[in-house]
Amino acid sequence: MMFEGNIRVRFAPSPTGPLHIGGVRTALYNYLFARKYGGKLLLRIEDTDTHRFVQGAEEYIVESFKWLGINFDEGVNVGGDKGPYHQSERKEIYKKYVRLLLGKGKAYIAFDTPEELSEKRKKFANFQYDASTRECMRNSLSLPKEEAEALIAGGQQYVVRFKIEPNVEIHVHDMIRGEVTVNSSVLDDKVLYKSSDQLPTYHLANIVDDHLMEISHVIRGEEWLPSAPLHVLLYQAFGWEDSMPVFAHLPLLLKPEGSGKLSKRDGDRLGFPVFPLEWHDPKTGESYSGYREAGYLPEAILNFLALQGWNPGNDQELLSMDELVPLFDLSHCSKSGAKYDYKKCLWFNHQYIQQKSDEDIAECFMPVLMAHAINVPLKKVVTVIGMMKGRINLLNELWENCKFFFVPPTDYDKKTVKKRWKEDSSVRMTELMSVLLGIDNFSIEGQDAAVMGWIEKMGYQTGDIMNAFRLAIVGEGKGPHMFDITSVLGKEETLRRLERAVEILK
RNA sequence: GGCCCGAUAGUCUAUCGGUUAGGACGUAAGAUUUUCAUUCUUGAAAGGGGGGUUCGACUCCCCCUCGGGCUACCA
Repeated sequence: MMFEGNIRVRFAPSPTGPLHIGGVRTALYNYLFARKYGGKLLLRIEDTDTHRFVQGAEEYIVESFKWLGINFDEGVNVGGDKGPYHQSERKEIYKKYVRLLLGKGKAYIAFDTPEELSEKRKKFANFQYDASTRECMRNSLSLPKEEAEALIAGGQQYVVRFKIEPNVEIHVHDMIRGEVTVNSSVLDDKVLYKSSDQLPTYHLANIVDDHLMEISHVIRGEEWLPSAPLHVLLYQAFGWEDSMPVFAHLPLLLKPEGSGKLSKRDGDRLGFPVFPLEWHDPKTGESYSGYREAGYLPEAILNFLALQGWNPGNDQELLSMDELVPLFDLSHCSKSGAKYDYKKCLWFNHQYIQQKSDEDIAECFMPVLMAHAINVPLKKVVTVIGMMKGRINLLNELWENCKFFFVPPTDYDKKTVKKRWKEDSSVRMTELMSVLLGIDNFSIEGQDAAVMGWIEKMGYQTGDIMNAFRLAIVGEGKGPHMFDITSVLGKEETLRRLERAVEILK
């Protein structure tokens, strides 16, 4: 694929809530695309809807990308010479372009109130504000010039609508879907600007900014496909068709079960996060879990997300960011929506945990131990991680899975007791205690030699001894090799736990 | 309802007219193991239906069906 000029792409969220995982994927594809072609990725905040603005949402978005490692070259928090990057700070720019459209006769002023409009929609099933109806509405096209001017002068609130010529075939070229054709008659005269807050709506602001910020490719979710023809018309109305960006509409992330697109409530209902970071909604007080807090690694999420809707064309699935960049290609994006495969995301996380060093994971685990009032040297934690990381999918599973290394069992799992603690177990464990007591070198090898030698000499069943031993030390029937555990515990603690088990289980 | 987009196993997907339709997750069985996991091996599992085009269609075209999106002074 060939591109002339500079590649400039953007991610342009609206600060109406936390960043959705689907948004993360869109940002990732933009990021990969920009990196591959040596282009720039910008972050623009589309805050033209003052009613839906949510405090803290923008900070959340910025922090999420920081955690994920998706860096922007330009935009909010980064700067650049095409700013400002908050649409709310670009009011005057939009006003200028609204006037331009009005002057060209490509837009008009409408006075109909929201109430009047909803009344119309209620009355006429398929009411649409367009060429066929605008003459019957209250606007600068239907009203006498003096009356319209008087209304504006009188402070009457109004909106500016895009004047769409009916029955024109509009062609949208999409890098993923090919050519999409729509007849202009199905489009309505979209509101471009409202006098109430002197702010444009998404459509106007988006086109003006993409043009002014010299965006070369618009890579966004499929939910925007229906408005793409409108956007093409807008570029034409401004006379910018020659520099119009290339579009690429990504398939949507769907609910794992049921129907519809993945929504914010699906995650916690099914047991996975839909947001990168934990989020507390300041308006409703509701909380939503986040990938970071749930123990996911950013690399795993990114690798997983890259493959939900795109593939490298071969069987490789474990791909680092550095491998992803040269491989990424919009033509390998799928066209159909993907049911969110959260179990596979868990598998990716498991893979990435294995790749991470024991030291790095131990560092992350130290605060958890601290929280449980456990103070042990890092070196010991590193050893434990080495034994345990293969057994977890999430960093958060660490504590539950290896707490027995740090705290003795408080009780013994009933099922395991029934199955593993035999008639003679307490006698055998008492014998084992004296065997253990006599070991000078309490290493894995030292214990193995002494204990296995004793088992063989006495003619015991290895399983009988070791399973009861495990129950006494761990409290249940799980965990790594016994001597791995006891070598970390040390002789003293091992004997203490055996003694207590014999005492309680008899 | 209208408009647009899509359709390979339960899920994510490969194939770009000729393959025993490949991989991964999940799942089943087996192996390893002192337990539980991990790991390894093996298995089951797919082209929605109907018409065309063609020597030959999963692949190209049409219809149906199904899935998804949009349809605000939201983005």
